[in-house]
Amino acid sequence: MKIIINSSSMVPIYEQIVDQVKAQIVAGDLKENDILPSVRGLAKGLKISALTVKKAYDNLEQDGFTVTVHGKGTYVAVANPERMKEEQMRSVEAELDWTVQKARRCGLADAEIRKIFEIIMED
Amino acid sequence: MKIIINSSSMVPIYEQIVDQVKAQIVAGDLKENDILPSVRGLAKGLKISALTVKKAYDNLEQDGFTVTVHGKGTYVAVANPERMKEEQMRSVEAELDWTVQKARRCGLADAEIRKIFEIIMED
Amino acid sequence: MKIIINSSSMVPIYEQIVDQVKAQIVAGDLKENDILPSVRGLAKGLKISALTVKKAYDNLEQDGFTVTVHGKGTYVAVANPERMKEEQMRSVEAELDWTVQKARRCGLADAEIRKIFEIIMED
Amino acid sequence: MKIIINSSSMVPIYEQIVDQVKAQIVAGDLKENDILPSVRGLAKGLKISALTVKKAYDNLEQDGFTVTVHGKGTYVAVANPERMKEEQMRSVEAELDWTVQKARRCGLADAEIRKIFEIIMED
DNA sequence: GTGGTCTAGACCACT
DNA sequence: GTGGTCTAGACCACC
Repeated sequence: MKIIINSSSMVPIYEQIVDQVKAQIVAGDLKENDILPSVRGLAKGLKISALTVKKAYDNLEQDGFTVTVHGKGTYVAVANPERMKEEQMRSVEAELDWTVQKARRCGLADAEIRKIFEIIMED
Repeated sequence: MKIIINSSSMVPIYEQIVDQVKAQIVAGDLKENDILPSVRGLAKGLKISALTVKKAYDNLEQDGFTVTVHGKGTYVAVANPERMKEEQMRSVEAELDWTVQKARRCGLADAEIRKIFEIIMED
Repeated sequence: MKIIINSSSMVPIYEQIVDQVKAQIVAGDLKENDILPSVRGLAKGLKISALTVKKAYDNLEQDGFTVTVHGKGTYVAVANPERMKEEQMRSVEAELDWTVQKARRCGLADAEIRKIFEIIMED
Repeated sequence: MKIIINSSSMVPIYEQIVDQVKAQIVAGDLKENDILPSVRGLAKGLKISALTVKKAYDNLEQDGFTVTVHGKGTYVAVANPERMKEEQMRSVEAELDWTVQKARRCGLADAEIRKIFEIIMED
């Protein structure tokens, strides 16, 4: 499993981990019953506190993406993939909506917003 | 000047003020040399601490959007409107880019992202 | 009498007036018994509050540079010019001292400070 | 790290802290990645409000002298020392220039100014 | 433990 | 009345 941490980002580290694990599950890179790295192992690998990884894993379990078996490890949950995808889409939608509204408040015309969007999509 | 505070938002109040004032300046609702509400006046109006408003105004001045004259008040700066619009566009662009990349990491196809975007634009 | 106000400076306006009037007296541009502009007149000319000019004139009188005659106006005091010059020199000395100490705290070598000083003197 | 506060000075406490920390960084007393005292720790040590220290640290970060990591602390930035030294020199230069011009306005001859300067340098 | 934000109220300097 | 600074203490998020 590949996680990239940006410690100078405004996004908390544990959330960066949650996001990336969710993304890999939804994308199919991590499949049902795959085992995640141990809390201490991942912490060591990323050179961050084990508490931070623990918080990320707690979050994933709470959202139903993983199941933790005491004394064994954390596994990708057997879950409805559609439900997950929907959750992700709702999240993306909310963020997009926020950004578009902000752009409009700034006086950007819809045409200008569309132009920026297209430039980004084609990168 | 109209400011709306969402105190249950994760975004700090002072930043909400900064954002909205910038937006109004860029959109032309606030023009050069217009005077902003007094620190204490706005604080009272929004029922928040004067220090919070002060922090927002400090931020605006630091970014060159306003000029404050001791003992007189805070005024909209006589500044290059294009430079400001550019700053806003860069900000919108960065947020959009971040969201699109996140969507892709989640396995959303470009077509799906475009669809979500169009739905939002037509709201 | 010529006064130049820099309203964006950190130095209070009344102090700028005090400084410049003192300088003109010491330099001999304003002589004993010369009359200063009226408070209201100068305020109008500089487009500032009469209270600000009043504060400056109060300061000058307190320092012995001027004498105010009720109902007539403010005059340059008949004063010991040496005492004035000494006061100015002490003031200049104090500021120079402060700056030099700051420069040293920043790790600038004496040679570097001397170099900067010479460049300024030759402007 | 050693900070000396003069609470009866006209210079705001937070600015005194900023100045002294900058000076120590430029002088090399504080090196890259050195950690600064915690906001609350320094506040306690200097017997001032934590907010005042916070404001100083915010200023330092804004000027690129430090980097602060949420939940960890404030560190001396890995930055171009030449750029910093230049900034300090510009600041010293501006202050010197101001003082010299003031001295000249007071009618002091260049020779007299040089004399005062030399006396100070040899303290 | 760390920094990030906010409060409510005080005092001072400038206009 | 305006902004500028400071206090003492609170709550939250992050590591």
